[in-house]
Amino acid sequence: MDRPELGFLLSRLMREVMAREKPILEAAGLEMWDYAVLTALADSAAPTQAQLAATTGRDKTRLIGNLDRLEAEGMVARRPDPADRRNRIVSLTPAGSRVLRRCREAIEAMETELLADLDPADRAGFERALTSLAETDR
Amino acid sequence: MDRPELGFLLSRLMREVMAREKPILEAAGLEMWDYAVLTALADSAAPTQAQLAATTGRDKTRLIGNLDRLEAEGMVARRPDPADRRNRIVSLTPAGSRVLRRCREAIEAMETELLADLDPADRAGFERALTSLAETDR
DNA sequence: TATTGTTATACTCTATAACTATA
DNA sequence: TATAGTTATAGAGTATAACAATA
Repeated sequence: MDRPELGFLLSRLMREVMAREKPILEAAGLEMWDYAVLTALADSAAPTQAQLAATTGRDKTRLIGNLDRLEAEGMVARRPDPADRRNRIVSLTPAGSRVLRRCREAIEAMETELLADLDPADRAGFERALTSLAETDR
Repeated sequence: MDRPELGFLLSRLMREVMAREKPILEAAGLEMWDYAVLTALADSAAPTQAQLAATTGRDKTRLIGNLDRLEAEGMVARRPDPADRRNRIVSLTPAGSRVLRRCREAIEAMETELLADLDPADRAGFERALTSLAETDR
């Protein structure tokens, strides 16, 4: 194998992807982590804050600031869990869903453009390999 | 296309790669950025600190702490540029080269294992696509 | 006593602006 | 004056521990 190291290549690509996402999220008034939280909320139904922290990989104490802001802007709602009032159930509001959908579309378009110049077979292999490598449980 | 977003996949994989590199670098007494600096020094000959900062993507003011430590441990040397004494030329010492080589071998082995389960065609496409996408000038 | 969410504190990392020595 | 390297300062991000409410 004769290529730069994975860490080097990944960090460069990560920087590029983040640079392209930044204006999209800024236009929606979101920070990077806000977006990760909204995405997780769309995928899993009615998680507690602890579950949300686990799925996003964010520390539970740092998650709080994001939720405070998102709640203040009406994108998420927190309500106590009737079954265990220590928990707070987080959910997307309709406004949050709209913002999330707009960002997703813009980001998908950005990704399509980013990958456009690749050889189609390489691109397919890249996506399959990346998906496999990013599996949580290893 | 039906997969999670690039940013999500890349950050997960990045976290996994860093977790696997950490013990290797710790055993060599290196921080992540130290290793990036040593790698850059092996590739490009006798850069000034400003050039080194540019190639590694690290801010010149933050680079200084790494160089101070690496120099104190005898892995790099700084000498004034005779042609322009404002510059300081950074170079690998033999000890630095040895540490770097050991880390490189261990990291290459780690990467081989990380990618071992992939379909060979996907793996080749992944490496080609990633190399292409990580090009600096875009 | 243990757990969820929260707050407080200290620590690290980063960004920015000065400062020095050379040019 | 402009630049390379350095230092200093303030801000953001992070980790850790304590705290209140509930189980």
